[in-house]
Amino acid sequence: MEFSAVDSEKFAVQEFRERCRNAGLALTHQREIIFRTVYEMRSHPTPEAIYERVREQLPSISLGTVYKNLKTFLDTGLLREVSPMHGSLRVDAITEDHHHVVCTQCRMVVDLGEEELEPVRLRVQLPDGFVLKRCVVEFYGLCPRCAAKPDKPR
Amino acid sequence: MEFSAVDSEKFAVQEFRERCRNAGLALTHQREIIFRTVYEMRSHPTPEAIYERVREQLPSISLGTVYKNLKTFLDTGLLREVSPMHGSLRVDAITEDHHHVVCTQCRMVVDLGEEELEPVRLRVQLPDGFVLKRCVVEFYGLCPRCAAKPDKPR
DNA sequence: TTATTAAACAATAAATATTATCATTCGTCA
DNA sequence: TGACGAATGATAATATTTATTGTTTAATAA
Repeated sequence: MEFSAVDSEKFAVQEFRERCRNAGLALTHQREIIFRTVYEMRSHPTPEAIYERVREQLPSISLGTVYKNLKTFLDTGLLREVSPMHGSLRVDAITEDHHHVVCTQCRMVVDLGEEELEPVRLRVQLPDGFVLKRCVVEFYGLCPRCAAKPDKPR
Repeated sequence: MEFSAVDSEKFAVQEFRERCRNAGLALTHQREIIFRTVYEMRSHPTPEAIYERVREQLPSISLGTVYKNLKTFLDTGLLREVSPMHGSLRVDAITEDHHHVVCTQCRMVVDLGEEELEPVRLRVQLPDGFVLKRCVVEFYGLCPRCAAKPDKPR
């Protein structure tokens, strides 16, 4: 059996309400619209793109509110960051393929050589016409230092 | 046989000069210092951090120059981006583990379910005390659309 | 309900990150 | 060496994100 898009959305919104309650978050109209918008977009939108869409339904909403709520949703696990590494450009002088161990708290990155991992194997084809350049495995978590102090975990 | 750090650096700088020539880039003092600095830092520094370090040797250098050269180095493959996804926050309503196919040109992201990949297997231990939260595989390349038009490839 | 209180809101300013502009200087190559 | 295009430094402009503040709203309990 399959859920239709509508069912799945209803489920997600239900889930959303419950999770807000569990996290002690007030259930505001804005929050619900923001969450539903992201959920419906299905792409991996930026705050700006979300803001544009949400504004169609809530013309008076502020960009700051979108940012603050996205952050709240990330903190409570209602949403995820596509790339916990964003923030600022980071460059790498090692141009050989390798992987990363990333602390999501302090953003420290440790390298992992290509040979320290079993080769990544796909069970399916990549999208037709996609030209693959490289493949990177990122291990996200907390480094020893950040794991120790109970700051604000993400 | 092993290369010492000094040998390896000399090699890298030699390589750097040659690659500049091949790419038609003028070999300036600033470029050499910037590259060597990144190479020596070994971490995965931000432009700001690189700027601070470079300034110790070239007090008059401008932050813009650092940015522009980093970009040039990335374009010519002398350096790599740690996370080609940076730029702006991107959120994801799918909170189940999954992977990404990313176009480095237009930054489009396609999801790849956890089950569409053989499980990732480490051959070594993660750094002692590291608390792993999740593991994401990113396939970087060009989407069909971007592969077609010979814009500016990265 | 309705009053109370803490949280969330909109507006705005500030901070951070990045790119663009332009006059001057510097490498490159004849 | 000298001409020319490219690179630099200074600075302005833009983009992204966070902080601040006064006002409004949701949650809780009487």
